[in-house]
Amino acid sequence: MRLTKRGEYALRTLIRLGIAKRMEEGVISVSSLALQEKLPCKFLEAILFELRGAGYVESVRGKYGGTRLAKPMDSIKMGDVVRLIDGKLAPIGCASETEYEKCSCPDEIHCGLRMLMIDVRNAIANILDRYTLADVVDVTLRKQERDATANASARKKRAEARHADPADGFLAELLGSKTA
Amino acid sequence: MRLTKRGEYALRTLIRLGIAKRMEEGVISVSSLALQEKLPCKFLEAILFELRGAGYVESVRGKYGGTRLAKPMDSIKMGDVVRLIDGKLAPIGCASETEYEKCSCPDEIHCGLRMLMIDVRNAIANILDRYTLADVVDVTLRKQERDATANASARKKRAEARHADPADGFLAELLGSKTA
DNA sequence: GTAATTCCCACTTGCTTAGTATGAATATGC
DNA sequence: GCATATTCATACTAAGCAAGTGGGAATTAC
Repeated sequence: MRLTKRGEYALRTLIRLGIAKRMEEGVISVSSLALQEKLPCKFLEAILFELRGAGYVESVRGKYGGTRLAKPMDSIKMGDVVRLIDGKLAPIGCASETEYEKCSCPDEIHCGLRMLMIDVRNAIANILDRYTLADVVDVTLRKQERDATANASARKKRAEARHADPADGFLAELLGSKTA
Repeated sequence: MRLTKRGEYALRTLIRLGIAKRMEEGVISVSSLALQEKLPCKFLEAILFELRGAGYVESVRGKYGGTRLAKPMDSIKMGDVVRLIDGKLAPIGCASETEYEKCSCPDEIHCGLRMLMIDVRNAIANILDRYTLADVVDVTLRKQERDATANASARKKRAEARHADPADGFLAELLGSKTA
């Protein structure tokens, strides 16, 4: 049920580029990005190449060149990036909307597992296709700001609460509105 | 974001065994199971071995031997079976409740990707840890029965509706109650 | 021209998936 | 007791994929 490193790095880098855009920075070189996000440089290069092919980022060649986002953050759905890099969201082929494939099961129409997995895929898509890069960038920035102004003990407490689980999700809570 | 064949086959086989139990059949041999579910026999054998080790099934050796469920269906959470065969539910380690592992990201506390992925993992767990094998078996049986009695056109219509998406999920709709 | 940078493809290394093969142990029916 | 059906247990394999490395050509700034 996992996201590959490739996918993880792609998303982290897009978020980083999104923050840069908010800060009105210009292009960033692969080596800087790799350093900031602690990623292997050449591997990141390959990932950026792919993101560029799909039109998510654009780059400036030559000295002082680098990469920046190529489209508005709120038009980049997290789900689509995952689909590009790691393939379908559904756990199994017969539950996928975008990349359906038949399975070996004798009676797909009445397959309970398939129904369960369709529910899972919808739950995943409901999050990843609802939130855009802009949302994730906002949440990151907002949380940083919050913790910077909060007093030390409150910050510590929140940092330790790895198990917090707001009914509607972390992002919904931190973003406030977007409850679809 | 995917379930391995191993995991898929394990779940399908458990469902099959669950249906057998409802029908008050006895043990079923690996070869019958493989035939019915159209799975490679020796591979299934290995999977059953693992399920047996975890106490989900038990087996009778020798001629006319076979496998059956070893515990009440409503005590088998789908999520736990997936965790056994395929590992954690969370897409990335730093978002896992049961198998947390640190990631390379420079500031985990404020990582927007991590928050997003925690939401995803909770959405997945909210389904897989809510429904038990008993639920999935029920849904399968109920849907079969429904379609058997419904008239042909209605059945056809439902069968073609691959994109149906009840707000609360397929299973919740078919089971009626269990809306947590 | 030189240094910094992206572009692009080839390659490697180890791990994982999806099996297969083989044989021992166990039970049944004749 | 012997043939047969079955599980138990281990070892093996072939292919693919994940994660990353390397090297060089093209481009641009100074």
